[in-house]
Amino acid sequence: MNARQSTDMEQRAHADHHASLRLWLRLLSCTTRIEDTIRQRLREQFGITLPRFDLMAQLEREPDGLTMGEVSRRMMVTGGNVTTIVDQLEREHLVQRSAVPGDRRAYHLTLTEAGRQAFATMAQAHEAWVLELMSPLSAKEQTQLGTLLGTLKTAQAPVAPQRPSQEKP
Amino acid sequence: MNARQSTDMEQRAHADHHASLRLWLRLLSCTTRIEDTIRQRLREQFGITLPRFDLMAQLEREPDGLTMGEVSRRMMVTGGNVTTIVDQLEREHLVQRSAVPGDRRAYHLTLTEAGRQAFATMAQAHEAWVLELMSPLSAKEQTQLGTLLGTLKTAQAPVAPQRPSQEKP
DNA sequence: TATTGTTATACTCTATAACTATA
DNA sequence: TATAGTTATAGAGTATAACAATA
Repeated sequence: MNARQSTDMEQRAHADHHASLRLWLRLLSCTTRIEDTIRQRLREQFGITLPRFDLMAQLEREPDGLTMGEVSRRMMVTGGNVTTIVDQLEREHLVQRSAVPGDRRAYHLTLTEAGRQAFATMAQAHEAWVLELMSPLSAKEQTQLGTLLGTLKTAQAPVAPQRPSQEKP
Repeated sequence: MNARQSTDMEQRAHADHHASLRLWLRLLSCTTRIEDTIRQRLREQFGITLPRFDLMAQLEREPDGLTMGEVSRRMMVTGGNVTTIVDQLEREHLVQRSAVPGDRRAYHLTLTEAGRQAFATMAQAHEAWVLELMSPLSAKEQTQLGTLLGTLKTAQAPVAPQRPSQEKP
């Protein structure tokens, strides 16, 4: 767990460093702390990892199913990794592969009934954790933060990242 | 989470619920995108990973050196992992272990001269990247963001990984 | 030939636990 | 006994590349 250790990455900022650098370290620190908490709780309480949870979240949004390639693109993970994750989830009967009528190379991935139920439970807990972890900010402050992040995001150069992330407005 | 007021409040809490979740996903998305960019550039341009860069940053702040245990605590990573990372960095002559006068069990870790130079170069590039990636926000907006993140951070319960060793401020 | 997905391999980071050598 | 650090092992996630089946 603890993918990117935040510790206090803010400590990395010396007095002589630029304000933007300090801001970035604070942004990273805050985010990592929340993410690690969620990751830890998902594992302790549900025995699931964040990528698996994310994959299930993708499927939950698309009741008709997604192909492996679609999942791969959405999660920004290479195909081989999707295979691995799906293999695990299928072994636990949370996800299933089913044939695609027009294309015998492809599969439709869907949540099983057990998967839907399990995800519903986890998603509920997940949202409660997020609410808890964001609660130091008032509703107004959260709106402000959202606006600032929107600016930061939309203006950002189109990089070629390699990590999952599921923004869905 | 004190949503036990009335129906009105509950509905509002429910709405905030999803707003907080969306906000969190946006926060995660923004941060991950920037981090991935930095990670990718560090690897492509300097052949170094983020944890190794972070470890060097820790040492750069402490010219007198740090013990393995100190680094472990600061980076919130278990001792065995620090050994692995330091082994790699030492193999590349960027970091060195030296004896601690009073305790023959411990080492002082310091940057080598080559390590200092390499880190200076990398840190400069790193900071430029951060400036670039944060630049969609004006100085004023960056200040606002810093304030909001400060509120978010200070009010948060510290995540306790595996080594609850207390750190020094 | 191109695409979909799998398999094989390797690397990094992580944790746990057993181990050594000091203290 | 306790502490500092190492070693050994395992697991997750990731990438790359070769491959099979199908288009």
